Amino acid sequence: MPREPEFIHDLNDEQQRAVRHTNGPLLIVAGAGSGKTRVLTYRIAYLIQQQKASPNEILALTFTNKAAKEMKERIKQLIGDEARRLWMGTFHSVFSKILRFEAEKIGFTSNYSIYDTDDSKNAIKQLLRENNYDPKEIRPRTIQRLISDAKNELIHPDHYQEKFVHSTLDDITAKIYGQYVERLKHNNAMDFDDLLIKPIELFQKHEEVLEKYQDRFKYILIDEYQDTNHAQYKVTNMLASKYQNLCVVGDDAQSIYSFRGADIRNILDFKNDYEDAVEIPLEQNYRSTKAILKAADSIIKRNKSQLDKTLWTDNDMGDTITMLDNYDERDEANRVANYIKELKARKGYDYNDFAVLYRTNYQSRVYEETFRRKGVPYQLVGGLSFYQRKEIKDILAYLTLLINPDDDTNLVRIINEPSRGIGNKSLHDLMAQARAKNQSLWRILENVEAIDLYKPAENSVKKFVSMINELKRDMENGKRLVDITKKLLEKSGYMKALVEENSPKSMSRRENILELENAISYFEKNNTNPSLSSFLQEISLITDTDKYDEDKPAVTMMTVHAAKGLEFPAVFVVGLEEELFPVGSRDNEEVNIEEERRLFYVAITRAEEVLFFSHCRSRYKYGEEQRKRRSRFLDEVSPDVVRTETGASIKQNKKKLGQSNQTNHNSSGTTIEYDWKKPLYQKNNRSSNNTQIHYDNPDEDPFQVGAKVEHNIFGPGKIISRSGQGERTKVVIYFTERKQRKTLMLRVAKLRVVG
DNA sequence: CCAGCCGCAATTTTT
DNA sequence: TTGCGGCTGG
Repeated sequence: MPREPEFIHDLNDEQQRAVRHTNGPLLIVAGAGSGKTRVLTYRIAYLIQQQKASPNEILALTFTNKAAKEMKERIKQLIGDEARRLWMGTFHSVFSKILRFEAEKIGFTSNYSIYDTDDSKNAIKQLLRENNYDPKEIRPRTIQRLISDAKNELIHPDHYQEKFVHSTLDDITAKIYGQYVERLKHNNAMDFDDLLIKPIELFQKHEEVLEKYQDRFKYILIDEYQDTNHAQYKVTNMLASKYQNLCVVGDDAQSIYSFRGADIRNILDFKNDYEDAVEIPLEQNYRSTKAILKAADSIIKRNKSQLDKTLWTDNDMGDTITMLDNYDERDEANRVANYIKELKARKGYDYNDFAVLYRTNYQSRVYEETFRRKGVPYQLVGGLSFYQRKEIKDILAYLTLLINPDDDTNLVRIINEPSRGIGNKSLHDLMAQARAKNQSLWRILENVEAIDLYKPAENSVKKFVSMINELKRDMENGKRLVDITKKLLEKSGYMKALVEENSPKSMSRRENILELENAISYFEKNNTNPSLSSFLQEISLITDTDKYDEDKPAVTMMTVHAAKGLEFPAVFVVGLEEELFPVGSRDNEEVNIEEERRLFYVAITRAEEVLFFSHCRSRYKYGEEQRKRRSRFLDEVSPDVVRTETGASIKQNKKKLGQSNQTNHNSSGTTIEYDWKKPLYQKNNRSSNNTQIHYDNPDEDPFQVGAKVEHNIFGPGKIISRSGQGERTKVVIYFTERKQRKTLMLRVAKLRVVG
């Protein structure tokens, strides 16, 4: 056996133990910031260096492409270029590759389509209609959720009904589930869940295939094991059952994906599932200050079921956490922006040292506006991803059609996009034919003469078919993908329609399409064998989170979910209000408060040095102002490491909370100037019919620089400066009694001129 | 067939 | 507030 590599001494004792344990199942319980990625990469490098396995005999599964890419990069640094041969990627991408090799064995072709959540929702909606259910009453999303849950639990459609108590919804789901599975097979398509459960089906039906992969993967490693669902558990369990060299890394305290079927029991029960399993805890945190860690610990210990472990750190105590008490979300965004600028100046941080973390994507909007206005560079991660945009999905649907013509869902998507005279009625007729003959829609189109169709539509269909066929020929002749795409954009009239529309929206769509073309060229340049099929499969599994660039000089804005696995010197956790973080219950479903708490724990532990909590007293929802109570989590967190902006203990604030009036709020916000926002005053304005707005002639406007004014709440003051036009006019006032500057919107502040 | 208008529901979190 | 789906008139 080769001598141990030098690099092992980079690790602490626990970490070394985890790396050296090469035989049999291993559970690494890795607390936040304890260097688990390091352990995983070193372990892989060690296995190779010790000749336990060659790179292509190691399977490492992660939850994001980015994590996989990063790990590969780091292993490369340890062992060199060989690292390329590792089987490393997300569950979905690794198994989609395996399925591409083995698809025929389970009745698909290697060119199968991958349906994202939208595609599969559309398919379900279509099926609901076919079964005479109104998608407005029976929400496709609900059915989709139930089907997805069933799939991840490995419940076959035939057994769905047995499993559940009878209710209308369950009956409908049972019916649709079966049809949905058939429809996808018919379309030669798999959804995200299928990418996990089809391999199981494959392995069960074909023992020899299972053995092949069991022998191939001598070592299996799984990152973020706490977030695996039953299907993922099962498939890796099958693969590992021969050699039992399964190493899982996870932290039950960071399990935040139960809505996706993640089962925390997978990690809690690991030692029962694998009798010889060795458990190694990693408890030293290298990331955060003591204050941050204390806050995190005070939160997580409120949860009942956790594996026993105590995080500790050698790092400094650090600053206390600051809690921002804001009026509304614009106020909040303003202050966050101001603090970012201030910290940047005072502590020498760069923009990319900051992250703004929130519970839901829609919260990003105000931040985008505010940061843009204030000139704070940012990068937004998540939300609607590039590949989910309509124009991108359309083009990809065209491309998909070239290799998987039987995919009705993608065909329907673009058959009349841009409109070419094949309207609803005609499409309906065509689909009825397809169903009657049990053929794909494409086959019907190819033989459109055979059916009785509205003539103009029939001609359009013929043109459409010949266009697709021509592109197909191009592809078979080995024409470059970019060129095929360009031709497609032209021949289909897609570009023309966008050019003619000539709106800001269509402009941005054209830009996106251009970006897609770039992505395609890039793919062609960087792959030895760039097929359309592999391109489509690869990109359908790319997420926006993967695009996060830590070196971009910009503040990162993302959901807490997306931030998992990342770290930042300074973090703002915003929107800490009841019904937001923790989220509000939806319909009849109960909120899993322990999971919300773990989510908050994840948020806190992203921070290295500086941490802010922030909540608003009111917030806009659906264009309406809502009063908000601050999050219970703020009352759970250890009070001795959190301070308000003025340095007061946050417990004091709790008393004030009940009074919910403006004055208290203002008195706490002394250090930072910010735009005072309208909502509360707007109401007053309306009712009191205040006339201080709209002065067309500046001479009539008494609120000029230098004027002495009085404010209902802040008392007497003097206007120092003035900015903005008309309704948006703002004034900076120095309030003499309070010795404080404020920026106010003239339109909404109730000001009187004095003297 | 299709563009344009109106009314109403929607916001968890992601591969 | 936005965005989708349904209805209507050309």
